Amino acid sequence: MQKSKKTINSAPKASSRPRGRPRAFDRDAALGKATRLFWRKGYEATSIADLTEALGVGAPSLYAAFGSKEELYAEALRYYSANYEALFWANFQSAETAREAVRSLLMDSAAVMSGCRGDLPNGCMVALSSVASEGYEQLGALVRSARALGLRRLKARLKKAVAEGELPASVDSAALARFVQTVQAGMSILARDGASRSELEGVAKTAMAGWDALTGGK
Amino acid sequence: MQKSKKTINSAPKASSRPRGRPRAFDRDAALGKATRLFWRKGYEATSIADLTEALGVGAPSLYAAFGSKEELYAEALRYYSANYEALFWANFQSAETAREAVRSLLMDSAAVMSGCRGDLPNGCMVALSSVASEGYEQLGALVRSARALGLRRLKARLKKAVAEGELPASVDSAALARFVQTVQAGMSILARDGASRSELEGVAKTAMAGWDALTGGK
DNA sequence: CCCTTTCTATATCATTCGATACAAAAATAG
DNA sequence: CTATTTTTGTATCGAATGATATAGAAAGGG
Repeated sequence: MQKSKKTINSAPKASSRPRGRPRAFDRDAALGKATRLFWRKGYEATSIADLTEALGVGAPSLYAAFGSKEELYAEALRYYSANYEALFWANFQSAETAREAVRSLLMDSAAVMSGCRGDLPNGCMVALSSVASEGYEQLGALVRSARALGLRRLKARLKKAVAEGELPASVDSAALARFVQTVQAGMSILARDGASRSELEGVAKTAMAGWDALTGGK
Repeated sequence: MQKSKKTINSAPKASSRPRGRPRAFDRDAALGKATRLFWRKGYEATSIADLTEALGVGAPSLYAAFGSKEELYAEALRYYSANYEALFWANFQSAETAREAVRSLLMDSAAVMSGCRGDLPNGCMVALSSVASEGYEQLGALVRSARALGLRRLKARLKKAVAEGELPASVDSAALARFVQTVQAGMSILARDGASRSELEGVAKTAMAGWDALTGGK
């Protein structure tokens, strides 16, 4: 019984072109470029002029598409999580043991952070973001919650390992998770200073030695 | 018998007051305030207006005393090294064994970074500084060299321990030093997110477990 | 065809940025 | 005292910042 404007069988084509002049740029590609620029330079140091130049998009188009610089950064954080975080976490998620999961996380982090997976900026965008210290409260909360998510992932995996008997019940999974988070965060800083993949992998291996000592494993 | 304003034998006091109008503020105290402000907010996010307000000094006086914002930041880094780095490294330097030195460094770092030593900003100013990523090449080089100094200290101490037989010759002192540096750097990021002293100390203890595993110590 | 809608390009806007010009103020030198 | 030197406070400067007003261009609807 539907009627009116939206016709009965009007193709519910989800992507039927909207009314006005079509956008002249690929929004998602532009968001990707903005993400990598923020990732490399940080929030404050990246100006709208930097963005319009790198994205090849005029300022009014950028504002029409993304709202404001803060909103764009927030969306860039989401883009980062959706498109790049798997580089760090994919093998963590699929690993059979907690030990292998953590080892994969740190070794993959070493590879990605040192720029061995394409031409991505060094380090982790979330770990290196310092908006929290710069008076952008909303963005700061966003970044902190992204960091907290990583910690939760680690904690959950360790607790599961304890429950399954892989790790002894004496293991403080929260403390161990914080340790792994600390090593991964620190690797971002070393990566920014130009640490090589093998140097970062050395850090990862040393950390795993600590893991073994604390968990009685290996 | 002395008389008159400036007598014949007027002490050649090294710090005899210079000619013109005396400065109305304590330069060193102002530098300290500037250091803690940069420490807390970072270079870009700290504006000249922020500085003049926090220091209680007019902009012309600030420029007359420190030259420029970049020069002030460079001097703040030196002030930080001279006045605060000992909080992290004092017990490292005086420790009798390399193990105790590293343990002290990480435990003291946990205490200082979490704000348990006065009202200092959380984390390490050098580790958190991101001027290197923000297009200030000279400041970036300065910060990188400050980080490299910490790594050199660690490496030197470990090599000495190997030479003295405290650590087996099989220990890769460079890799172990980078691991410790990574943990300390990562603790700065956790401290910025509000990690407590005991949480950071837990990280330090876990790291020391790794140390023991790698060096056959304990 | 014209109308509506949406986006693009130019040309800014007001504010903040780092940094100074200027004259009055405060000290010493003679 | 006057002359000199240096700092201080006010009042900016030019440039860069984040963000828009406006007019025209490019599409679909009827």
